[in-house]
Amino acid sequence: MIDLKLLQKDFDEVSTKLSRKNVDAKLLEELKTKNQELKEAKATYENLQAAQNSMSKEFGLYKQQGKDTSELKQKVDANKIKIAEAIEVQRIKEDELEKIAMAIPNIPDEDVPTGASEDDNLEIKKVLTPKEFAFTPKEHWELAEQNGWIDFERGVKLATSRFSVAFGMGAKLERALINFMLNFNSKRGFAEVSVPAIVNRAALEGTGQLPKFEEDLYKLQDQELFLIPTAEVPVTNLYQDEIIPKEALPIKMTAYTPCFRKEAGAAGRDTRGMIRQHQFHKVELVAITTPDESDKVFDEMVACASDLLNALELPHRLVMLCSGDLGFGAAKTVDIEVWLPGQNRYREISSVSNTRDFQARRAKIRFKENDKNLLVHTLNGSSLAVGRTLVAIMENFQNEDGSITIPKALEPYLN
RNA sequence: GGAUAGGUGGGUGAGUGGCCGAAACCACAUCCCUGCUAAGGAUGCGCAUGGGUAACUGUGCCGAGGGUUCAAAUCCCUCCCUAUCCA
Repeated sequence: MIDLKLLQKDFDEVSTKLSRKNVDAKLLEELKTKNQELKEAKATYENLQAAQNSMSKEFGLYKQQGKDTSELKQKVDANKIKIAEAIEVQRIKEDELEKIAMAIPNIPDEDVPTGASEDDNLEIKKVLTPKEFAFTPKEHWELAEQNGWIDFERGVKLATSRFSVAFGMGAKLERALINFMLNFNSKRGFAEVSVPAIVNRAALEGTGQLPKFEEDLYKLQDQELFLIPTAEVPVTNLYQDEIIPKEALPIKMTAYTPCFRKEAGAAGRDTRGMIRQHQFHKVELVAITTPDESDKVFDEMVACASDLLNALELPHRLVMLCSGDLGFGAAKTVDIEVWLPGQNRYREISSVSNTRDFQARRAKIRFKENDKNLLVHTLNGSSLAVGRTLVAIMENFQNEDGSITIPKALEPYLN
């Protein structure tokens, strides 16, 4: 959630910044008005309640002293009616405010380039040079089927479209990649955690998936529980509603989880292959830091994911997302795109975001400094999406006969 | 699924209608004393939010939501969660 005090104080500034993310200024204006109205409604209620409280105290005294309370009772009863009205007004204002506020995205950082879509994203650098093939490289689905690694039909049989099954070396490689990534991240100071793949509404509100993106989530029937779309949700919310001692920061974690996405808006995109599945494996990085340190940790996370690709000898590039392509909760995002020779283009394999205090405000994650409770910064990034890494390995390490060489880094994990 | 006991501040835990945002202890912070692998003493110490330069002060919060009452941590109802026992 954005800082409403800041909005109230520096409306024009916040409005300008958010306009880069295509937020309508009218909506912000409305938010500001509602916020002001709520404040007034609260003051009204609180004054009435204060009167009620003091009258109640008086009432007790009267009783004790055996005085007549009938006159006081009348006053108190009349006040009660006003209080009920005031509460109702306040409640309505609160609901209205929350509805708008929870749907406002995070403010982008200064250094985020302005732009409308992914076409305006800024390439930061390319890492490793794609190798030249003496033949026309195949796309991964062809290689996956030819090697018997992935079976797309049987995935559909078991569930529905966008599900697949990994067999043999395909399955082994998935497992090897998960272990390899977790170990790599551990060595970089990210402590391993294993978390539930089902979370409640509060967790999803904390990290910003709800209330706005419910249609993208798998929800359990008859329960207010959801399958996680990313480990970012359970791992970040580990510290929900906590005040963390400053010495404990930064907290850096890594977790492997399956991820589940309905891909509601993605009809027709990447229908072939395993780029966009409803269920996929991902190793995630999450960090909770003081505001001072979040930029530093952000760079560490980007470097971690990039180095992981280096270790796997996969050419990739770093891209800074422009304002229009930035996710809901992110103030800044660097995507890492891996080279796919079969598709002859770079595709996203990791996305590292700094949400600043946006999630912290929603999830109430704070730290104590000089006796003051301040909001932490939260960051998250994939390192990496396992399925897409497998895709990248297949396409980059393919031989002319369709066989696939295993990257050296994974050999210890396959014996 | 059934039964029972519970859910209180960072932790343990007291508190059955007003003097309770809440004893005591632990932890923590500052200070004092002492002088060396640690003890003693004093003071402070929940969260959120509004007002105020500040001192201070209003409101809400004792699992969640309702209800009774002038007044609820305390009584009533519903739900959630935890522990133990039974199926």
